[in-house]
Formats: sequence, C-alpha cells, structure tokens
Amino acid sequence: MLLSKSCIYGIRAAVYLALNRNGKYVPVREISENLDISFHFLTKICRKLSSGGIIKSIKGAQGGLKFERDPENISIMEIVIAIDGNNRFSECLLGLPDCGILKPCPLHDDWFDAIESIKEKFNDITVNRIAEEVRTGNVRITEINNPDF
Amino acid sequence: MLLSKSCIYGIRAAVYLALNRNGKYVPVREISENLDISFHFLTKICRKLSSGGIIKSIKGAQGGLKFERDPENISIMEIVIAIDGNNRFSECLLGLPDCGILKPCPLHDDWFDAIESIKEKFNDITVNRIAEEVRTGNVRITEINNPDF
DNA sequence: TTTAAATAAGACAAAGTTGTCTTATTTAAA
DNA sequence: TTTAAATAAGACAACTTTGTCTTATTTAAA
Repeated sequence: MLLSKSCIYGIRAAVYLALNRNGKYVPVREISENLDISFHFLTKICRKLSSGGIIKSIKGAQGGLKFERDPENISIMEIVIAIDGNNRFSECLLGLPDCGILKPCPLHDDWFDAIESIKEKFNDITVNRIAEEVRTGNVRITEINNPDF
Repeated sequence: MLLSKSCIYGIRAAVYLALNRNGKYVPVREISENLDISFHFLTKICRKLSSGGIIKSIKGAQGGLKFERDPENISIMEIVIAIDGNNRFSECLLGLPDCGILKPCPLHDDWFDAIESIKEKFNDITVNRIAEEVRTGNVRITEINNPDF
C-alpha cells in the first residue's frame, strides 16, 4: 500500500466534505456513517487535517468540520502530507537510507520516474475536482457501490 | 512503502545470491551478515522463495541456498510475488474493493498508469542484471555504502 | 440555565508486521 | 559414528498501525 489507511480515509473524508456545499459544518459522525469509517478513528485523522491547516473544526452543537480554504485549491498531495507526512514519496523502494544521495539502489531511477509521475498527479488533482466527478457519478469513494458517493 | 520489508530483504538476498557465482550453496547466515538482515527473519523469507520455486535449499554442512533456475531468467516481479503475493500491484490506491470492475475510485486511472509502468519494469529487470550493476559498482544493496555490495 | 450535540485528548485493545529464540532435523566431514 | 553446520518449523516478543472507548470540554438551542 503506497498510502496508509489513515491517509485513504482522510482523502475520502475530504472529498465528502467538498460534496457538502451548503456552508454548514459537517459532523465527523455524519462522514463516518456515510463513508463507513470508524468514527473515533476518523476524528483522529481529521485532527491531523486540522493541524495541517486544511480543515477547521468547531465544537458543540451545530459544530463539525469545514474547509479552512477553498477546496478548489486543495490538492490530494496536501492531504497526504498532512496525514502521512512529508517523506511518503521520498523513501527508497528498497528501504536504503540516502539512496538518492549516496550510491543508489538498483531500482532508484525506475522508482524515481514512477513516483514523480504520481506526485505530479497528486499535486494537480484537487479535492473539488474529485468531488465533481463523484457528483456526476463517474467515480465512487465508498466501498459499496453507493449511488450517492 | 509499496513493498513490505520482507519483500525488500528477499530482493536484496536474491541479488546477493546471484553475485555468488561459484556454484556453491550459500548459507543464510552469510547473506544475513553481509546484508545486515536478521538471520532468523531472513530464513523465513527464504523459505517463501523456496516454496515459490525461485531458490532451492539444502540442509546440513555445506548446505545453504542456490537458485532453482538461472537468475538470468528470474525477474524482480517473481520475487515480489513469491513474498508479498499476487495482488500487491492490483490493490486500489484508495482501498476500494473491485475498483477496476465496479465504478472506479477517483484516482483509478492515474494509479493504474503508474503501477503499470512499475510492473513492466519489475517484469523486465532480472536478478542477474542487478547483480551485474552491483559488481560494476554502480548501485548498492546494503544500507551502508559498502564497497562490496 | 440546562441539555444535547459536537470535538479534543488520550488510554487501551486488536491486528499485522517485523524480529528473536528454541527445538528438531538433515547432511557432510572428521 | 560422532560432530558441527546448516535449514525447517513454529512459538513468542516487540513494534506499528488500526480501531475502540471513556472522559473532558465547548457550544447552540431549548
């Protein structure tokens, strides 16, 4: 798995949040139920998105989550970094330290190319763009083939 | 991490084995010491390579490991499959089941392209080719910048 | 002001992966 | 035939990730 499960959940939750355009704060409970993700686990993940400056949260009744910035300008990469940290994509495929700097591992160049193309895509694709695709029914973010998400 | 640590160790061990061209059986102990991999952990991994038909092992004095077939014809992919199983490369990036069959996840196409190119490379690159690169000193398979491997 | 709805924080459990150790078995060589 | 060198097998420990639960705190609305 290139991405951790936490990261996957975070991406799906962000897309869900972007689907909700009425300006209200969305409770984690609602997200967890609709996406079938463990509530408490998801709250922890969302705290990372909060401290990463991607979403903001408000406690209490009518509280919940909202984007800190326009999700039009939030890339998938930002979410990955907020949750899995900055070096998910800079690790050597064979786990060798300083692979790029010292003598490289045998798969360095091939892996570098592949990971660069993934990184480019993750930087380009915004949360909003994915939400739009979900809206038009082209893709899904739930495990079951749910007509809504 | 795209590959498990077991898988990484397996690849490195296979390359080490390919470096040893004198026809003798190589003890796991020697591999583990030279590559700085836990001996018992490595024996387990090598058992997977054995049951996967990649190497053969002989017990007792002068025993050890040897390739079952010419490492000229053993691809990295075969090693990955023997250790991490067959669907390491067919998992959905967002963990959705049947992503390719049912309505896909939002990153399906992008991920599919990237993973295809990695798969092609893994299928093309042989254990021997890597061993040759290690011999000529272009790449390394150890954590420290060891002049030998 | 009280209550219900919400996040925050962190302890804890479960599961998976990684790593260690012990015992049994096999084999070549002394 | 005995011994030392090797793998086989699997129990078990440590660590990491994932998931559950409880308590505290905050906030809007009744």
